[in-house]
Amino acid sequence: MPAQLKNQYVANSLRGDIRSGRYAPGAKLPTESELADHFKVSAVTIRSALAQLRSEGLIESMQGRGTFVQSRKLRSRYSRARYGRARSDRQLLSSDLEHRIVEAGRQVVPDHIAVAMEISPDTEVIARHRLLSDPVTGQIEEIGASYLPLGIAAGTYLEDPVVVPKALFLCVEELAGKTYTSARDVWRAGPPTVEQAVALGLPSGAAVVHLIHVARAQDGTILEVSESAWSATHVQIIDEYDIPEEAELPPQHSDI
Amino acid sequence: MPAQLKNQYVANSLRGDIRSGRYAPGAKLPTESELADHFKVSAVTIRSALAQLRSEGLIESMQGRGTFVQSRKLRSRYSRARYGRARSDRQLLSSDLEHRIVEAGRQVVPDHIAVAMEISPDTEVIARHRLLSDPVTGQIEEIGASYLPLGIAAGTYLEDPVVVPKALFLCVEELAGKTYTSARDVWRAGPPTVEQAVALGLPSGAAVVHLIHVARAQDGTILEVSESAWSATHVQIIDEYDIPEEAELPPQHSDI
DNA sequence: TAGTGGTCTAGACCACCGC
DNA sequence: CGGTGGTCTAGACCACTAG
Repeated sequence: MPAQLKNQYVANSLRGDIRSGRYAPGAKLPTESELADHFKVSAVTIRSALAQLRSEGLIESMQGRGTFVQSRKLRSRYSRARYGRARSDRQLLSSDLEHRIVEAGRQVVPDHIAVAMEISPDTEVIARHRLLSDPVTGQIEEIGASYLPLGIAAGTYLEDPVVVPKALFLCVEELAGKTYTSARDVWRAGPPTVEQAVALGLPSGAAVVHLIHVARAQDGTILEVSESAWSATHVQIIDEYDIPEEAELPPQHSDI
Repeated sequence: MPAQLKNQYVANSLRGDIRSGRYAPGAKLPTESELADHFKVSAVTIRSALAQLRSEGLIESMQGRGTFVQSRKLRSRYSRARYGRARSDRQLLSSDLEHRIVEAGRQVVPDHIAVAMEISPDTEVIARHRLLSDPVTGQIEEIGASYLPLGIAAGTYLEDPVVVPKALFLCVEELAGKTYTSARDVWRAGPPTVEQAVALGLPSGAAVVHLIHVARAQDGTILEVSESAWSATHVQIIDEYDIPEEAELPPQHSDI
């Protein structure tokens, strides 16, 4: 037991065994008491090490069954891809995830969405709450909602909790008579809400990546604000873009 | 003590007190034993609750001194802003952070960078390791490095551990005789490396947001790969963009 | 029913801080 | 030096799973 904290030593050791394939994805780790015997530390120390690996997304524990190496795969989330080929009006969302609207209709706008929509916190809006799940495993991969101004969506089919036949923004463009021209995405990592933790099946201590997406028309009108969350350890965000030849971007913060 | 786990109850209670301003930023929380007395739970349970709040970035503990409400502010990182007004060749990086090159020169490319640079893992490259810190507090806010192909940077002033007089990409463009035309950013949240944890002053259990940035010239040549990390609880990524009128984006993954 | 992880306790010792 | 957080222990009890 070198000059290192015991729980870190245990965590590092197990992490190495997992990364090296000594424990393959889906494999069952030794029980906590076996690990305690093997590393010659107390059960609490083992639990602390396992908690760390859990929060790193490397393992998953099931009460009464055991602790297993995570086999959930990493998902890529392409920033801006939602506005890609969908313009061609063809079919639905070109996602490999199964889309479900769990709730839709009028509701008072949540505070943090009110800020993004630039409206007062007690305004009503049309909200469409969605879940996206892996069609094979059934695992919920994304939870979120879209919020639309009453002026655009009230009294329309967007109040129905049904998946729309094409990309949502195309529906909104039709109903609003305006075109989506710019957007602002704000990404954050942080602790999940209770709802998110339950839906995504996150172990305690796990984090989510959270996106607030604001879409505007040419005249600056906000057409839609949407909010999404993913398990932080299972998502990566990919952003591909062209670099302008002359200064065109807003003079904001800039690193490097 | 309602129907709730004790450590969650304590964490929720303290979180509420912090958010409500009952404990202001910078304020000292009661000692662990005081909290244990107050909540009538054991010290271990208090520690578990505090560990959670620490990983959420709400508090900070200093051995021998106490536990304090975090006062570090949230930083916004604008995706793509680095290529903004810098085009005007004017001065340095328009950042409000202090830039420091801690090391520069030839080195064997790290494995994960080799993948991004599309070169074999034992190739040598020019690496420039940087730290960005808050000029007021001295707090290191970002740690990272830029990796450049030998063909571009070997034997040039980019091997010197000195901050360059203008944006790095302008230097590279001059030396390479090519223009940055496209980039791909991949963002991930995850556990920090030891080096990152030390530099950013992260408490154990904290996470980082990690960026791999790949920049290419018109002909597809990779001009630069850079890597950066921030404390996950203190950074948000902002991406502002125009939405194309017709399908232009690559037909990739798309949600919603 | 036996085995597993989940929670919690009481108490010990150490390392660091500030007086 | 006393007070603080950091680490660790041994052991108890509960909740869930599987056979």
